[in-house]
Amino acid sequence: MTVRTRFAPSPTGFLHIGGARTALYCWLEARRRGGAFVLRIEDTDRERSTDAAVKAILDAMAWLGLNADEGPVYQTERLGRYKEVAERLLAEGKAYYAYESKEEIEAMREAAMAKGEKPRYNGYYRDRNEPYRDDPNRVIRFKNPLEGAVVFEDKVKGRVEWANAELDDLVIFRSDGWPTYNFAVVVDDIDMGITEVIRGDDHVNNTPRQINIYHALGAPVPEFAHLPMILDKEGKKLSKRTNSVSVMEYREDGFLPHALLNYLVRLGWSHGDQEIFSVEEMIRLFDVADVNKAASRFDTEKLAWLNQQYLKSDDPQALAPEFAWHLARAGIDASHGPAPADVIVALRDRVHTLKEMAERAKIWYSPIVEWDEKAVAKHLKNETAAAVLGEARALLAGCEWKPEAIHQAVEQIAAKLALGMGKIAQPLRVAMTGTQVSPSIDHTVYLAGREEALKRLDDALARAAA
RNA sequence: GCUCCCUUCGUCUAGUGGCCUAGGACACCGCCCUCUCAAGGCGGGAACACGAGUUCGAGUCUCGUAGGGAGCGCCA
Repeated sequence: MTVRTRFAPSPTGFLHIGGARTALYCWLEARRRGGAFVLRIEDTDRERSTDAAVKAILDAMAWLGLNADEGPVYQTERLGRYKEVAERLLAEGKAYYAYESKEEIEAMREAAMAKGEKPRYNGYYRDRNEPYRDDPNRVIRFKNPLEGAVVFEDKVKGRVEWANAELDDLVIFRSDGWPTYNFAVVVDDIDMGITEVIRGDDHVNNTPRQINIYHALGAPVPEFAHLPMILDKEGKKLSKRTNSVSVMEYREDGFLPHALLNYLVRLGWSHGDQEIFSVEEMIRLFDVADVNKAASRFDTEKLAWLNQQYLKSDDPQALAPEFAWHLARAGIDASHGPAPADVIVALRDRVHTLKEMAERAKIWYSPIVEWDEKAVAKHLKNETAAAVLGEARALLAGCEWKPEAIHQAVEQIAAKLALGMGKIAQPLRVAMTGTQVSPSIDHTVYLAGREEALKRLDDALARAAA
């Protein structure tokens, strides 16, 4: 049987980092085993689901490159099917109508808690066989087995055993006419032929109930893999108040999609000592059965390191479109000035994110607006600066406009004036950027463009003399 | 409260009874390289939650304790 996995977010917000990892693992598992990855939108909560959220999730998945083989299928379009299955359960005596109000249920729960028991429904209507009545409180409840235990072999957690006595008769159809989560997932996963349910471990507790529904429906039970949570740096639950949790926020912060994927795949999973995984390698090596059981913390610094590794090793041309997106976001008009790919080459050893890179790239796309006075005093107003700048002006006016040629010119100046590189590069750097920090001097000059470089040299000469 | 789950350096992890004097990576510190900043190279400190057992031998198996997490909805 071919493997089929699914990612089933509920569209109540953007795609967050934990959801992205779940989607990645589902996707990888399907890819490696030549199966299908399907996307399902669990939008039966009519109060909280929005179209904007659906779009946000789809956009984030597209940016990450996690393309679905099928779907999205929307649960709201399958209402008829859920009703049909519920009717069947009713007809077979495996489900029943119950009429308690929400208040009565609440009271039941409190009473149970007071007795030190687990808050559960008492099964009042279970075997009562009362005639159907139209009642605003009418729900359909599933007849959970009273005895025995549910056992399943979780691919990450291992063997999990659950006494049926711990479970109550859950509502499968709400009084508003919509199915509940635990029922809809099972019906969908059966209809969609899902063989591997990979999801967050906040669902382990639901699994025994769902397995009982599979049994009641006479359907084969899929394999389960429950992934541990991702915590924040402090070991707390990720919250949008204190952390970046949305995938698209990571894009805005300048991270590359494959760097994020690489970080996520290593969070809770490993392959020996390997840290860097291309998407192809992930597909070949990842196995959800190797995922760790314990929760892990999200470490932005390691993500940043990984991001830089990709910045350094990727083809600058391939990075250029995403970088251009960041330039635009930083308010930079890149229609004039250096080619984005050239800027990437100059800056990729020096920044961790594309956002930072765009910030630093400003000096080549617009005139120097701010001069670091200390830099000017130290490197421009000294006895050799004017000579260096003058020589540079002369040589750069005529040399070939390539980093290598510029490098040669700088060396020529050093030789001619019998000065060390420090005495040459620093005044030039201040002239080009207004500061004493920039990439190597040849690239810094090169990226300014000949015309602009000469203009900045003249400005600096004027400042040196002032 | 009840049920289920988890526990190796600060963090991500390797480790499946002897190869562990516990390895790698991020972060941190030091040195080297150097036109600034980086990047890179080399080196350093840093962990098996605790307690019993099983065993010739335990990070690895069992039990207990402590700590953490999840669930107990007509949310998903």
